[in-house]
Amino acid sequence: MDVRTICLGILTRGDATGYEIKKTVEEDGHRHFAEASFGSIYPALNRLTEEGLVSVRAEAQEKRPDRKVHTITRAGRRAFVASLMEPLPEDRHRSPFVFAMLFADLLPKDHVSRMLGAYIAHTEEKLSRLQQADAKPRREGERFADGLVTAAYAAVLDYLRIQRAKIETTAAQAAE
Amino acid sequence: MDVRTICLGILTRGDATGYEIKKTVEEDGHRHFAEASFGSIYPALNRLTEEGLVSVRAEAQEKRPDRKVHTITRAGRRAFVASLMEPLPEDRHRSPFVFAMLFADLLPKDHVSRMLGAYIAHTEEKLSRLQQADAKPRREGERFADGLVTAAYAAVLDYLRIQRAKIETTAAQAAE
DNA sequence: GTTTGCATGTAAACGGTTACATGATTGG
DNA sequence: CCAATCATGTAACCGTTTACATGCAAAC
Repeated sequence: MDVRTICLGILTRGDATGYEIKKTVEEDGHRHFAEASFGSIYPALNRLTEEGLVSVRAEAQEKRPDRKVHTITRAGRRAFVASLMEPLPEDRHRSPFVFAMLFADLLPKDHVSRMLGAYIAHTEEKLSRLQQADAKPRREGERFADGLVTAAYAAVLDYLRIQRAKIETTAAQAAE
Repeated sequence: MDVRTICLGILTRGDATGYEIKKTVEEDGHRHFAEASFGSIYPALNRLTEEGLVSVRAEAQEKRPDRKVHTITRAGRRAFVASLMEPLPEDRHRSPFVFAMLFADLLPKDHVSRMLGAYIAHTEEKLSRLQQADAKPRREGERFADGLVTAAYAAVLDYLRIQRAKIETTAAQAAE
């Protein structure tokens, strides 16, 4: 999803500054399937404002840049819903880790082992944060999304734990 | 993974033209976690050649551009292994579908239903092609990667089938 | 005392995609 | 007859990341 649409979506849930949008995208409810950096959020918000899909009010602050609080307009809401209604781009998944595992036979065994360990730990951590998030009440859409991501991660973890030994055996035994 | 590294990796399995590399990346063994287009493969291959990580021999063909068959060099192999040994970039997953589900409450119920149906069908298709691929013998790394992707898709499908009704209920009942 | 949080923005660079150009052959 | 396969390449464009600029306050 492009940053434009991400911004609009987050603003349907309430007013926000660019800074707050960034924080929201980094939360577990979003970060597993969407991304946006400052460098793309701020220009997107300005363009959206020019186009009348968003309005801004500046809140003055001392010794700090003004907070620019953005509100989605009625036109913005319409545009957002319309963009969700037209054919969605396909999912895109990139995993350097899985790609690397394709070539386990070319890598030293202990390195493969470390990669697996790190990836498993990393996935466990994501899972446990998702499960914490599951406690507090959320909109149904968020519950659904978190649940889906949780199911996927849990399945991957299961697989990794069971198959780990087998792929490690494939690795080159010694070597540089 | 950048296209450079993808090209090198595929070439460790045998000589290939840019065209063949593209085809390989599009196969089930790769496409679920790596991508590359012609516009990035051809320049990458040329740069790799300049750098001495790859060598080329042109095979003349009538009425068609020469096949430029690329072979990875010893330096190329070393560079490839080295790139897999240094800290891997994180996985990146983008799912416009899951993002859209976050806002199911803003969309007409029948549209949400269609989106779910399409996504489920799409995932089923991926799964069945992976399971077919599972029949023919492959390198252990490929078996591992396919298995992992299969496990993830299967879990997602399960979740979708069970939760579908619940998220549909969340959708706005009527109209645009 | 250093890191983190708050808060905005720009410019350059990067990596990649899309569309185009070219064109024969084979299969449906 | 049209679509797909084979085969390479370029140029324009696009969205994004990275680094920079600025700077106080609070927490550790």
